[in-house]
Amino acid sequence: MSRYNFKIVEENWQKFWAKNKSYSAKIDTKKKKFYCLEMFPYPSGKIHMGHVRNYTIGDVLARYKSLSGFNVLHPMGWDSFGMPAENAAKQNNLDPKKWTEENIKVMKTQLKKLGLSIDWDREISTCSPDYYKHQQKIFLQLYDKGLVYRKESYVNWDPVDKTVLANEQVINGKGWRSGAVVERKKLNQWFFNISKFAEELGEDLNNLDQWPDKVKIMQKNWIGKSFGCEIDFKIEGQKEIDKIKCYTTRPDTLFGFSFLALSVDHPISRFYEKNNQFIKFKEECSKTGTTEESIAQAEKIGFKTNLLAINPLDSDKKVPVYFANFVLMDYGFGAVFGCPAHDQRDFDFAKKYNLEIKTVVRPSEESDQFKVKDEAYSGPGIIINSEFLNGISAPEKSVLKTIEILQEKKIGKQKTNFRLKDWGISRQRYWGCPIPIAYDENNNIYKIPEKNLPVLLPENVDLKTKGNPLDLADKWKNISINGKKYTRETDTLDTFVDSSWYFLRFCSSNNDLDPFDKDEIKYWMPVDQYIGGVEHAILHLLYSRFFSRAINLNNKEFEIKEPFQGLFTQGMVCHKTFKDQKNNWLNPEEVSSEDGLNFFMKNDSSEKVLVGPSESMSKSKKNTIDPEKMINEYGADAVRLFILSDSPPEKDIQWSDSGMSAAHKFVQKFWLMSENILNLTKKNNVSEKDEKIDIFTNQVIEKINVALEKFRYNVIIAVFHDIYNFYIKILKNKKNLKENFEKILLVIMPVMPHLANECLKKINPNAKLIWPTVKKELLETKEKEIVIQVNGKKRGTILIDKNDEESQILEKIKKMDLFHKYIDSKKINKTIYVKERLINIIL
RNA sequence: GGGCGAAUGGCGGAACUGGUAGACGCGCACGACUCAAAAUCGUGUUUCGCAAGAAGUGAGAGUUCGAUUCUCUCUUCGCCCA
Repeated sequence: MSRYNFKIVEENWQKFWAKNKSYSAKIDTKKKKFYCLEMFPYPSGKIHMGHVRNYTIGDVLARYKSLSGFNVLHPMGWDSFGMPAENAAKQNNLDPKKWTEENIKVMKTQLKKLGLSIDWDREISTCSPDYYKHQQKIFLQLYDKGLVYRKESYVNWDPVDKTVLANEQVINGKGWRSGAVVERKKLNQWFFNISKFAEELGEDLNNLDQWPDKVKIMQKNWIGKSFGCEIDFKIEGQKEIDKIKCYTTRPDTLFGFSFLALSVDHPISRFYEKNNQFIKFKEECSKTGTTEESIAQAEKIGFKTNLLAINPLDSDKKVPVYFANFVLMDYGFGAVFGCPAHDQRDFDFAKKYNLEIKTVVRPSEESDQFKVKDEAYSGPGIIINSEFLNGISAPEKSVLKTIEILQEKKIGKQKTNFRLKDWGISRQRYWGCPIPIAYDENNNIYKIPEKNLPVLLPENVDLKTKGNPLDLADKWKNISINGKKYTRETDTLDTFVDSSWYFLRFCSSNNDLDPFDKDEIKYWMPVDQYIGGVEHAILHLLYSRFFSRAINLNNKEFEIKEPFQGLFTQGMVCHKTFKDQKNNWLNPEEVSSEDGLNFFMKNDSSEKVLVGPSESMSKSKKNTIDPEKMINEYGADAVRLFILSDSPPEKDIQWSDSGMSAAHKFVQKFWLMSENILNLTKKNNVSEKDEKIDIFTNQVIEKINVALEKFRYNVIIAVFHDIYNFYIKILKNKKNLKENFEKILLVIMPVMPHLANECLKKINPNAKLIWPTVKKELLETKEKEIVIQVNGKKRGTILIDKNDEESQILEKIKKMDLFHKYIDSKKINKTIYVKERLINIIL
């Protein structure tokens, strides 16, 4: 008997699957389909453990569904446009295309080594013209539907690198690469009108019953639907301005109104353009940055105008108007009314500028004399100090009542507002999908005609120059169509656009004419199970949901609104972090330990290593483990087994060397046991059955079924160990041994496909790959052990017949030793019998 | 500041819908094999206690015959948003 050679076995099966196209998916209307999709990877170089976890989870499901008789679509592709390629190309003087294609090649080989059941014929890469030409078509279709538009908008501008920075590239107000102070700059940019669907995107979350609540809540908050009203405030002090419109969710606190705050970009600011102090103030504000977070963290500052705003409910009350750094032009109307007593931000502002703080809501347990002191009160309560609003409960009733009054007086209007802003899709970068638009001499928008698509990215551009390379590619930029001269749009599309429809493309990846084939879409969509990291819970998923709706709009042939029926978000793969005495990060390979507590440098065992907390594996912290190395050392099945075994898939998992090697040992042990059983079954001279094998096998399959449906994959691995511990003890052949063990091999197949297939081939070359059915009658035995409790405390167990009545059980117990010990002559008040579980005797 | 979630042995974790807490694995200890080691196999392993037994699922209360599970208060940690 030889040791299991996973290298040969795994390679053989991978070749076999490739040669036979075992995982190629074709429409078969007689079979139920199952579309299993994991978030596609960015080709950054090599696969990491996060990929291994993600794709193993998906593969287990895909293989399970396939064995269960579903027609499974399980594709893979590459999210291959984006900044890392451009940055890497800049640094190493490479072509982003070449760099990306090399990475894809490497990563594809690595993924194949994991033994994934993927239909590689459907592979796509978003940076390929075969993909993005269709995206350009979709862009133009959406343009025709009025879902794409161009407007001026602010960006983070790096004046040294002459480039636009993403929010995460701005660190403390400075460019991440140049270190220059980032400016706010207005640029013409393209937008998708996602806010058109805000209501629907929020509402339809309620139907996604196979999504985690966590993700739905996050999306709901992001969409941020709020109920309130717009109010016109009359203004005194300047003839040209007679009123300012505000949006508020708390009109009921109007009697606490003590200032009006405007965004520095508010239209009214034009009257202050020449005011030096205002210019200075505006500059000060621009340092705050454009993210909501930075604005919230910055100190609240204001610029007092000569204007006064009149309280619409009490015209005697006139309050100052400020420009303030915490008001955004994008939300509401760029103007908010300040009620310091009941909003902490307004409270801070009022304290700073010594403005009135008038309490108009009291907590219900306080008296009408209640006064806000050190902080704003924003909880529920009763309205006070507000004339005709007094006594109404806040906020629900009081808000409605106030809106009613304002509407009657025609100074306000009920309005639903959304936090969700339109999706800016312009990126001033080279490595992205070109926007199929050009401009004529008068800067009018001109759609590139379909026959001229795709707009290909120019090759051999100089990435080293500052600014957008496409802007400098004159030959590419200046074109002539039908004798007329145009200038191309030089922005490229946000890579989130690429990933907003790739799951549709997978349904017919090789269709050259159209982005997707309607029959294929009809059969395969929606994605039955989507699996990926929770970090995409908001943007990617929301954009994809928007895209389906956008394509669906006025399109009878496309019926999909929700692209992902089921969603599963897996946790991260973590590892301890190490640093040397000089505070440099160390790779686990540079470190060794004998006791698991104290770590030393491998090349210098006298130098102690600083051990940090376990964190998500990342290149920057060097706490990564190379999956390919692990596969080479332990085999793909062992890696798959380990990555599932130690934690529930939705939680973070700690990488552990001992866990990894234990998984490998298990694969080896299982192989040896399978060889043993094979030898046993070759002995034909048996006639008797062992019912225990039937019962056990059925029980574990049932356990695995239940766990599979709930993604409790770590429990499945525990059951695998139970299986081993049971079958290893079988020393004699029985009539029913072979059939049962074949079933076992089928249920371990989704997790360890190479091992299971190899063992099955040996034990029964003609075995059909069909998920075993559970014989329910074997799950339950006639006799059952139940617990005996006295006053709720466990005192023993008893074997009963399932049909025994409560009184019969009690009679049996009365004959037992424990009865004399704990009960004896004491009076039994009552007994509680939970069928087939326990009996509780109350004294 | 807001929202969501989590807390179970030395460690990762299990426990269906309120019904035997600690499955399974790691680690550790002891033993077998070995000249020895590795590997492998066997036994044990929540805590206290010689034992009988008692305590025990972050802390405190509550509901219940019975709570890891439900309710309330608090602590700590994580994630997301601000």
